[in-house]
Amino acid sequence: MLIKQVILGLLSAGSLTGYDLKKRFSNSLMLPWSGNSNQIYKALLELHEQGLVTLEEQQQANKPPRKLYSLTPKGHQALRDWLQSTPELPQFQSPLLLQLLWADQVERSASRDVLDKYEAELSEHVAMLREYVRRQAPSTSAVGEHSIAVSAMQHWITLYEFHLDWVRRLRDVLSLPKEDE
Amino acid sequence: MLIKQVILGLLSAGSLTGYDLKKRFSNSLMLPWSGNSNQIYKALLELHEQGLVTLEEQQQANKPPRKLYSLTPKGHQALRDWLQSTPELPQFQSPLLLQLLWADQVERSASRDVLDKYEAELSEHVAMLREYVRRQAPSTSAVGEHSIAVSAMQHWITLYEFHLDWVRRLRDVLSLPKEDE
DNA sequence: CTCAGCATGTAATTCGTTACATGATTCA
DNA sequence: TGAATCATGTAACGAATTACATGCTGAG
Repeated sequence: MLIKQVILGLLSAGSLTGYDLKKRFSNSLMLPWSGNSNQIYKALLELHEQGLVTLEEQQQANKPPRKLYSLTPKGHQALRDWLQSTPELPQFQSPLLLQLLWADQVERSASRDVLDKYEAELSEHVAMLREYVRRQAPSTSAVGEHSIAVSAMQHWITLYEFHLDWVRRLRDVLSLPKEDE
Repeated sequence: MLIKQVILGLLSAGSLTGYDLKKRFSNSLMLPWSGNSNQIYKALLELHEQGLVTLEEQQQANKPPRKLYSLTPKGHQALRDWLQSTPELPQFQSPLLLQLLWADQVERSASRDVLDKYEAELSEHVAMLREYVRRQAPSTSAVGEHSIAVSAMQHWITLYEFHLDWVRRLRDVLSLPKEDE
């Protein structure tokens, strides 16, 4: 469960509540979790049992008590251990690529239509990503801003841009009057 | 459940048993499923209930009966419907990129070591992928060999190669005597 | 007065994995 | 004799999602 490690990472920059974490997850485009409370509160419970985080319960009149979580030294060490472990290989999942494996089952024009719509959605998404890093680049608030981290984010976006380029090229090819086959 | 659609795709080239499908999934590097029987036999049951596939039970002495599944016209139509639907956006999941977001928590040398090992594993994987398409390119057996499908597979590999390039560059940068910071 | 936000959680469901169960055959 | 392949499945578990439940506050 990588989400626990990521929570440790987020807490390394300062104490947060479950609710804060939830927002971080749903706002961040890099973190591949939806920010659903089930997982987060469960993970926090387990991290607490393992002694990797402490919680400070802040009673406030007529409100549910805020539970502010902080890293323990043990938690900080667990984070560093993770950061020094060899990560799994990346997974590039693309429903589009799957679909194209059987593209010969439909008309070329149908495939072109699919690519048209896909390209539109994708380019919007990429624009969002670019905007996201642009806004975040100067500030240090959300996630680390070490030069390696910046490079990682840039690379991640570039992967999307690269994919978009390929979609555009393929779409253009399909729009030409066909000479082959 | 995209796996059902993919099963329809695989069956479109010819009838297969659950066991055949299982092998296709575990052998194929493009299909993001492990090929576990649980999912496959369950999916086949459901496809049968939906009338998208038929099964021909072949009794054989002292063996479990082979169940050969084939597409119905309805199943073929369901496949074409899927192929013409707009796919979800791709997901690039990389544990490495996540780790690098907090790279400032550890020594640069530690990050370099991580990248060293990662690069080794990744380059081996990429070599495997290249070999995989090379072996598969001339034959038509496994998955469609339409020019679009070929381009899709090529692109998929190129994504990995692109990622590998980036890892190498970053690793080299980290191996230099540091002047900044 | 309603809706968004704060803040905690639970429940139901889906999707996916590994491991297990059974039993024959073939090849080293 | 023992491992791999054929061929069907079940069980246990883990990871992730959406929807639900509760209740207060502040802004429009």
